[in-house]
Amino acid sequence: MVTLEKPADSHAHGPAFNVYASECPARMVLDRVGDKWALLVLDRLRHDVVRFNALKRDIHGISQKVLSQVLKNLERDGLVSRQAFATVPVTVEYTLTPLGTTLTQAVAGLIHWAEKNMPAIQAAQAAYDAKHTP
Amino acid sequence: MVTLEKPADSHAHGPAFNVYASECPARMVLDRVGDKWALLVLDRLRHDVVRFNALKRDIHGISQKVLSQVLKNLERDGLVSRQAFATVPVTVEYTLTPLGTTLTQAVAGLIHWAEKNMPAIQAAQAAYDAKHTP
DNA sequence: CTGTATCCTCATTGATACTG
DNA sequence: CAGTATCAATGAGGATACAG
Repeated sequence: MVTLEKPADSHAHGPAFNVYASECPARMVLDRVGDKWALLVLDRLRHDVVRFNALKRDIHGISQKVLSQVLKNLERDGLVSRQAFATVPVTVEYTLTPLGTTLTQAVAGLIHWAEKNMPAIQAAQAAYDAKHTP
Repeated sequence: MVTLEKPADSHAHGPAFNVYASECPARMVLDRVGDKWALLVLDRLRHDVVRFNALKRDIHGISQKVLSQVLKNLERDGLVSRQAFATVPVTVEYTLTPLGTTLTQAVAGLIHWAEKNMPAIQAAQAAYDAKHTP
């Protein structure tokens, strides 16, 4: 199995990366974290139990269709749990599972990186743009 | 500014998330990390100085066009540095900048999460599929 | 309220070809 | 070798309408 932590192994020879293998950790990470909406849903659930329409309202710009898809995927992955109540009309509540909670914690490290280094990146972009658009 | 770390603030009232604002850390993270190819390039450069075609060879499945785009973006962000040598034919070497190195380290935390929790996710998926395809 | 189904559009990508 | 340019195809995502 190819991992991002042990590039020395991966780079030894030949086609080193197999992002298409479902067991590849890189692919796993990308599938969970590379999805903007999923990340926002996960975060919105971090401290609250939230209903479908509340999620739709809070996560500005998400469509009903995409929210529904994202929630279904997250539930399938065991990151979010869904509980329906037979009220009328129906009520559905979404919560983070313990697994989902650990993911949001791991993601926090990246967010921290982003916050810390945003100025550096913006400076780099400005410098690059200045040099490349005379 | 809305952050993923302080959802209490974000959730106080109204449309809480502004993923479209360029200053939003969530958006930043997504822009850098949500790109499969960028992540693989970053990783490939983690311990080596690599030439364009070597990257293309090693990162199986990437096209010349996309690799070129990705490298340009990474260079603009100050994560990767490009050095051309006036040999014939031309030689171009890519390296991680110090900033790029810190990003790969932050990403490692997520990869670690993925490796550790992959079994749990796969189990959850299996359970879900079993329950939803009778 | 909580979704599913349909259509449609726009952006990303791959394939291909060409240049410095 | 290291790209850029062009074009077609694929698919994600939005709008809308409707159902349980």
